[in-house]
Amino acid sequence: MSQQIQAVRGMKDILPQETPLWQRVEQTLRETFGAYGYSEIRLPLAEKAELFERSIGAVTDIVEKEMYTFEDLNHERLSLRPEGTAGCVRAGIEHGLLYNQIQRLWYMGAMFRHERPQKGRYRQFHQAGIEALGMEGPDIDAELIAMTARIWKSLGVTSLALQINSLGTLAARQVYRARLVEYFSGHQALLDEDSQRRLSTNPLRILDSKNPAMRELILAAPQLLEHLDAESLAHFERLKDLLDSAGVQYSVNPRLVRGLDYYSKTVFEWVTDQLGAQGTVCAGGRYDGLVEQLGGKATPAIGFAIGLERLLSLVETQAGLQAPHAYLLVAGATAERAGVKLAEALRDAVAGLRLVMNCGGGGFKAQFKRADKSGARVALLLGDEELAKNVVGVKFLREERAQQEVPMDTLAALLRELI
RNA sequence: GUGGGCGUAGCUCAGUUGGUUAGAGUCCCAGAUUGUGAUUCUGGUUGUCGUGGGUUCGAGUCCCAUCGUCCACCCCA
Repeated sequence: MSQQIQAVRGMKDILPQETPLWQRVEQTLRETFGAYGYSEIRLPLAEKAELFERSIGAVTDIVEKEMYTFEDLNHERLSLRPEGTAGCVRAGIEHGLLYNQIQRLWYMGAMFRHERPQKGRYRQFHQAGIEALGMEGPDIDAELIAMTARIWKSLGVTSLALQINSLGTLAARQVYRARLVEYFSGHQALLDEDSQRRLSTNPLRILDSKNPAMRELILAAPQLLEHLDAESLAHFERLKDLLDSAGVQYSVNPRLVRGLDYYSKTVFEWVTDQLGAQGTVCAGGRYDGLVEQLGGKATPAIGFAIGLERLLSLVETQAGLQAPHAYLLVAGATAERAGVKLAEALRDAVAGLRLVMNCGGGGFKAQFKRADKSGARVALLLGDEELAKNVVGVKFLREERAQQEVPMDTLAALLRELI
């Protein structure tokens, strides 16, 4: 045996046992997105690296240390997408989708970040997200959040709690950011190592620190909500009002900030305590400045992304493998020849039939074992004897009844009743 | 990137202070029984003990390195 090749670290295979659950969740997402008037957009897995540098922010961890960036044969710097929003906005601008228009878009697929793998965190992971472009009012913010709440409900997920906050406009946030840096710089001795570093990279994230030793210092820090501009404040108040009206429970978390630079005004997260350290299942917010920043006409926008692996682990596993309706057993070379023909004829005749033909040989006994293991409802027996009489033996597995010598031309009718 | 736990049959795991040809269950295969399947019984296949070094008369067991994995930090969905 030669040396075996393993999957890339942090990139998992999704095995046949797991795919039914994925399909169920994906189906629910597609249906819900559609029910709110969103259309699917499919985007490339790779983009020019510059797209992410300009949107996510060149000094963020994602861009600095986590992107799969490489040069292709034309010496272009490309990156595997670490998230979906940048590509979506790029496509919208490129195809004129955003010019004086409203767009409701959704996407679903693999994202890539070179992080150390952990529970709920992989190097190739999957997100489903939506982007609502061209709408500036808080009504769309509320609708979006109501949509996420509906998704959890449809999937029977109850352990998620909603947190909301407002980051204000870019200008207001910059003022606040300066105040925050001033405050923390004045207490530099009390800052832990991580926060010292964040002071220059992303001071807002200090508010999010998990270190208990930092708690007092953070509580006494200037509050973001007190520095909001009047417009953002009114937007936020209205959003809360609309959420109340829509019956969506939430809590305001003034320390909720985002790691990506492009967010403004509304931000929200759905979090759970059941996933260890990676508790954020869905996060999003408004990014009114991004379209212009990427070279389009100024367009208000809001979106969110759901981490599918994280969501999946909260959905009760119940979707099993789809068992075949029938399993065709053949014994003998002649019967095998007739069996192939019969199987194809049955698939033509019975729409939606899941029919497995025995392959791999063995006598009827071995074939019965396989049929039973497959979970099939009935076994169809075709041996030389049956062939001579132009009939098929039908056995209902795990049931008392059996039907001997069914004529081949009436078999389709019998199978139709099983579907 | 930092820290800790763990790598023994396809899967779940035993393996005593280092001591002969490395084990169980499950799965798979064959046979017997059974109303050709499931149940029950009998038998059988499967491992470079993650990899590479080292210590030793002798290493699954001890040491070093490396890779993988899990969890936490960090980051984020």
